[in-house]
Amino acid sequence: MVTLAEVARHAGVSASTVSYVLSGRRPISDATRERVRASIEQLGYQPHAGARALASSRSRIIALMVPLRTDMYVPVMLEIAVAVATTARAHGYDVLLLTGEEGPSALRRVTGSGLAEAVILMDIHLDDERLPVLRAAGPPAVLVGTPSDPTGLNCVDLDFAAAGALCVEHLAGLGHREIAVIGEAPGVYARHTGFAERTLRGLRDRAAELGVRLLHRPCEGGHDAVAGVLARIFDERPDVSAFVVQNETAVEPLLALLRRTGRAVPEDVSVIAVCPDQIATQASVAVSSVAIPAQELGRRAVERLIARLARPDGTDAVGVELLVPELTVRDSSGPPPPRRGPGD
Amino acid sequence: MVTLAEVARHAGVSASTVSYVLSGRRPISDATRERVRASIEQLGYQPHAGARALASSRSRIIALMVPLRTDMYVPVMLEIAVAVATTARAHGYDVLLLTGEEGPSALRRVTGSGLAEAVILMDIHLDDERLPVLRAAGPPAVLVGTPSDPTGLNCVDLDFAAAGALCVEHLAGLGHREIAVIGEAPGVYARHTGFAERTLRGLRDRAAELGVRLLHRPCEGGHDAVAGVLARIFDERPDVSAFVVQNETAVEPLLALLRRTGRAVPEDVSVIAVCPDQIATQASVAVSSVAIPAQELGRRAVERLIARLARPDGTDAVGVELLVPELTVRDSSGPPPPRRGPGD
DNA sequence: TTGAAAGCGCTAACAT
DNA sequence: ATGTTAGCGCTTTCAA
Repeated sequence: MVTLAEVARHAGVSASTVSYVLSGRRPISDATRERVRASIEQLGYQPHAGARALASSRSRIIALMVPLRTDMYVPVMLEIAVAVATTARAHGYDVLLLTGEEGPSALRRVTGSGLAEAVILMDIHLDDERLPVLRAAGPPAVLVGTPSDPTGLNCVDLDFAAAGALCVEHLAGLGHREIAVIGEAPGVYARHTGFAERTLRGLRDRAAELGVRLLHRPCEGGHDAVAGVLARIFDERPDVSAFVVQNETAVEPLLALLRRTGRAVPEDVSVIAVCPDQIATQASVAVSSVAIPAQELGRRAVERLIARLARPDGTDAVGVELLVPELTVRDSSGPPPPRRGPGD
Repeated sequence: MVTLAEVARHAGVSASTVSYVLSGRRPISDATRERVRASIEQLGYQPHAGARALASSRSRIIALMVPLRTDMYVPVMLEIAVAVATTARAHGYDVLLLTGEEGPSALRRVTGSGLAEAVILMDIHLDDERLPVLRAAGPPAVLVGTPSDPTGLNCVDLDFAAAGALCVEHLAGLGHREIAVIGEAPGVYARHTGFAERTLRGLRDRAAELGVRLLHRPCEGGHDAVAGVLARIFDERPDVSAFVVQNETAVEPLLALLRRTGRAVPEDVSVIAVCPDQIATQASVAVSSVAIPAQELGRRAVERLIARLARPDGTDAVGVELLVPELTVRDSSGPPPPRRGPGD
């Protein structure tokens, strides 16, 4: 292995000079810098990560904790992870992959050992068990998601409440008065996953404001589960004329089932989803949807962390950064059919 | 930060004793061990990762390179990544997440700097540009996938050729004589992605052996793309009575389109897929399929790497480990309808 | 603009 | 069974 000392000898300078050429933390004459650069190149020198971390107490590693479960928003999770890795690299950081399995202790381990300088958490629950570790003089952290009490924490999230409101507004504006929500799997709500509950609140609040009736049903993924939920919904509320779907594995099954039961989209029933664009555009009917800005979430999370790490005093500019949701109208939403009156 | 030296002082022993208690590399009396353990506990000591890596030249980190693109087998990729992380932790290793973006140079960087001891690569192309780095006295590595020339490399993969053969056998056994294959996006073949090409070869070889006609069409994901491909297939081969699908985003659209064009599954047309079980079971018709053992692939990859790292002489027990594919028959495959004869 | 040297916290010979 | 000590390769004061 080539060491900094060997480079120094080869270039005829001292070790510290090589180090400063690398870090740029003090002025070096052009001649020296070039000589050092050439030696580094020739010898194929690579600084030893462990030695750096030890001497500088900065590992240049960010830990990313992804959910162990892969039962929801899977493409979104991967896309966020990739965006995090890419953005981190652009800032000279590497990313350590943690799964939810180890829970809070994994956070202690990787930051307490100096392995990671900071952490990014995904799949945030309203009362997330990892938060106490972070508040207790924990490491710099950014949550992708929002717990119920984000005080003192750094969060980046889509404004899911606004997303829910947007959906209701769109449908109410078209004239719908009875809306059904097909949600994530029951387990997602049981865990009080932040985004799911916030979306629901946004939906309900705006529905109440606008005098729209709303029915929410959690739903496991897949065709059969959706069939069951759909039957129950029409049973309880025959006048439902629009669906809001927050469950990527329910979108296409819903469309297929509506078709099969003789309901045209959007003439008879409207459908709108909160899901990745890919799902919305690849469905059998292009679905009006609120997109999940996965890349942007990952990117912003890293950028906030980098900014925080750059602050030498360690002050934390905490706060929740909510991305504004956007609704794209496609082919699945339109005015409701004429109301069945009592005299029909 | 609590250091090993402080623990030693607190326990009234030398630094090396603490180190040996931690590593278990030499016998320690029960009394001493307990005293040291207590001090570690009380002081909340955590060994510094960088210092360890420097002193021992072992970082206890495995790098995992995932594809940057997220255009195929996305759930599988995440599942493999999670399995890798989980298995690695069970062996005391952490996982560094690399994206394909940086390419071969990322491998040099993380291993050359001692950041990672070994690497796991996903999304292997037949003539993968990262392979030269590995062969040139590279770091211990395992590929999840198989290049065209795996000489001197360590690979773990599903036997996709056998998977293809299995599909044809099943359909031929049922009596089908004209089969169409709906494949991955054209870009996947253009990049010569190993699994896609091998599946195709398995399909073709066995089809030739069994006297079955085979038509292969790459296909972008989504409803509209499948519709186009399907129309062309029936146009070119009206007698096609079975489909093999290797594209998770094409499964449900295919089923929907067959239904809409009045073809019952499996009475009129059989469908069989190479895809994750979740996709197969959640479809509108439970699809007969060859599963992708994502967890198993991730787990095996790590275990081979750990075994390799444990070999002190650095010998590499290279070779390709192919997992045997299994076909699960569900509701989408059956005998073909009676042949339309010339006299009908 | 450059050099010398003192650590950073740990591991692993070498002693006893 | 335990202690002593010499590094591991780098960063960063302190000096010039």
